[in-house]
Amino acid sequence: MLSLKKYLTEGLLQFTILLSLIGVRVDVDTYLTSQLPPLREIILGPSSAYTQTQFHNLRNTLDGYGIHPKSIDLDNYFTARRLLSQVRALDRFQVPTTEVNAWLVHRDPEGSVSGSQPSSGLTLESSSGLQDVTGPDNGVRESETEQGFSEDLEDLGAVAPPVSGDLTKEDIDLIDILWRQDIDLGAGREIFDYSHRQKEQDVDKDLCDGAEQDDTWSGEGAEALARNLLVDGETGESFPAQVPGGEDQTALSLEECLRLLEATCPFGENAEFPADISSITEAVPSESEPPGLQNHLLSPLLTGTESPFDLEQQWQDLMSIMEMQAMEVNTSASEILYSAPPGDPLSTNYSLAPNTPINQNVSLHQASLGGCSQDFSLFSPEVESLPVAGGSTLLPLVPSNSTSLNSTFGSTNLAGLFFPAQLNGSANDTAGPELPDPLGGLLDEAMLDEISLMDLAIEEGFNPVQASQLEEEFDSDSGLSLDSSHSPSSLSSSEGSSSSSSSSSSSSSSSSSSSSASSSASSSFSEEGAVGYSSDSETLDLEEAEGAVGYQPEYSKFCRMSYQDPAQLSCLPYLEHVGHNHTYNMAPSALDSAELPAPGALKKGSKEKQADFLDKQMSRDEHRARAMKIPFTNDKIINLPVEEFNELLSKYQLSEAQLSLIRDIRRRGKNKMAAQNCRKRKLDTILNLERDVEDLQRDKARLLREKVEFLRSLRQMKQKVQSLYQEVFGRLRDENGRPYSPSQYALQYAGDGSVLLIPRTLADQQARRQERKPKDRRK
DNA sequence: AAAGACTGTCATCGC
DNA sequence: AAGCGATGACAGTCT
Repeated sequence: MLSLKKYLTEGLLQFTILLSLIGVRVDVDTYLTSQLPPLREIILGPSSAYTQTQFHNLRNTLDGYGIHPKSIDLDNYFTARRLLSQVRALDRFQVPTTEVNAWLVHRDPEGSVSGSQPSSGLTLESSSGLQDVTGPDNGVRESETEQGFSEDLEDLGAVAPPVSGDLTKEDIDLIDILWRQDIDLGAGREIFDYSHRQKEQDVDKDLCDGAEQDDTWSGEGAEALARNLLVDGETGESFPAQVPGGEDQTALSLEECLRLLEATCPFGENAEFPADISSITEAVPSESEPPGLQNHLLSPLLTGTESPFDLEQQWQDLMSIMEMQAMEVNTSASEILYSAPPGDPLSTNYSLAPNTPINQNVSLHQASLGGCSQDFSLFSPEVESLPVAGGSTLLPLVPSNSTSLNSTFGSTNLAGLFFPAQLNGSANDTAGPELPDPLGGLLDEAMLDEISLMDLAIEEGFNPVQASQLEEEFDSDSGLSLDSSHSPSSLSSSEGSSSSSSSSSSSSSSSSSSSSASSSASSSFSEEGAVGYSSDSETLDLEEAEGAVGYQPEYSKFCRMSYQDPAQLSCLPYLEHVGHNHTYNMAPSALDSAELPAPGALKKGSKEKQADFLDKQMSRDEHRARAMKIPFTNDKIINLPVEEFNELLSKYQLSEAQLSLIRDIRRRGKNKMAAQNCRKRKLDTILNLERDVEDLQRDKARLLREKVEFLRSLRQMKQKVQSLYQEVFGRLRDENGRPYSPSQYALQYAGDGSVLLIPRTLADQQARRQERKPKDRRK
């Protein structure tokens, strides 16, 4: 790969340089972009890495500042202007040509092809180099360019390492990441093309002399510009990989992202728009570090991979957040669309980027918007009129920083662009009022929605948010189902279905199913009870000593809670059988572990205390059973099937009193479970009824809201019809050219859509007939 | 100490 | 008819 890359780049570059120097435009990018994507990556990636700054300078073309602050060469500016016209003639996609030329120029020193550039070589100053080559005037100002360039290099203290040709894999990966970031955000690499920046810079050219521009681009002016660029980045740009400063830049980009999020700006691309790396590198050292340290700042670009990855990660997170907010953001997006300057190169470039995947999640609107606005973005004088220093085209995208938010947005394309957004967005209500006239229809609907919600809020005490939430619930038609799904009845029904098979009682299912309105609940409860108290296998072992099923008080508490909130019970199905039976004793083993004091404390008379405790824990029936010396446990008495129970009784010779007690115990035990189930069922029924009431109330609210909406729309339609009627009627003239009297004539709408002018009397008669017809039908 | 919740029990009904 | 579940009512217990 590297060898191929080197071969291609060097050969193509040299060839292109030659061609460009003789004025032949070589659009290498077309080959790179469309035909040979891998090739393009091979070349573009490394080439970008070659000139790290250049890559960002290309990005700078986006933000409207055009030339790198360090680019003192004003001739480049003029050249750029010529190039701009050339580019315009060749359509926007010619931009990449400029880009290619740029690094060609920079390669010159190394390749010793042109020698126009200082030996500093590959440089960060792609922009200047670019201009050098592209314009026929290059030679005229070449000296200036060289000076400026050298100065820049000196200021920077170092410059991109000459070894840029031998990029490491990390470098390539880094560039690739950056590239992919741009792509993900819908911005093509063309976005960063230098020529775009130059377009905006042409404005300066028009306004300023070369000397002024010298000042502008060098010294404090350059720094100021660099700072502006930095700020520009804040408006919506993150330059993750470019960040020479590492954490500083990271923080900065994050801050930008946060601002974006706060502004609920869906334009993720904004944040992605590249800050001028050179500007960054310049601005940072200018403020905090001596020029000599710049090299350190730049080096990370070539070698550092962590921060870019981190930033990418952060960006992905942010973008995911923004995706989540996309719906809500649509509104603000539309606002931004309108506020954005027509010539925004950003949007233009988005659409321009060929084969550039659009990040649909972030905003399709943006991409489409860009496509629409691109037309003027390139040619609109507004773009060029933007001040270079303060009027970054990037800024307008961010409401907070925008200095040209009020720029007129006269694109009719926008309507078409905006429509989809309007239609697709579900939360566009607030965007409606912003719509221009062509969107009046939708606007009306949006306004109606909003108004209706407001009305609902007023009429029914709902706030719009609640109303919208309700609406969502209704729209999903999931209100009831959700309730049912969450309701304990449904949950218990599933339990019941599973447990019903294990039920020993064949009659229970039939009786329970018909017992109450919530059959599922009833069946479930009965089954739960059966399950809970029929766990013979579990409890028999424990019963051997004392008999009855043990229930821990703690569990009893749980179960009490379960009554109050069956959902909790469902969370603890294994506790289900541990009912709130404080009358039943715990099994001895359970007592030892759970309830009894520490073993050491039991040494003194522990047996007595334990016995007392067990006695207290025993139920009355257990006490009776113990008193009557019943030879088996109460649990068996209660839960054994009749046949087994009788078989058990037959095994022992029991007195009549004992048999009676055993039967009472069994009856009471079963009744207890039945009572528990009954109460559960009752509670579920109440809860279901409560939910049903809530659902009905929501339905009522929704219907009322819809009614309001319908009435409102009906009223508007009537008004429209009335106005049309008056307009049509007012234009009618009789043979003499006189208008018809409204008192004598009227317009009648025929069934076939035609409109007839008939005498008022006839119209009244027909109206009466139509009124009677419905009455007759009713009869 | 009182009120309410929880639970067990009884009586009754229906299957 | 016996057994069983469901349920209202009551009372005891707990919080």
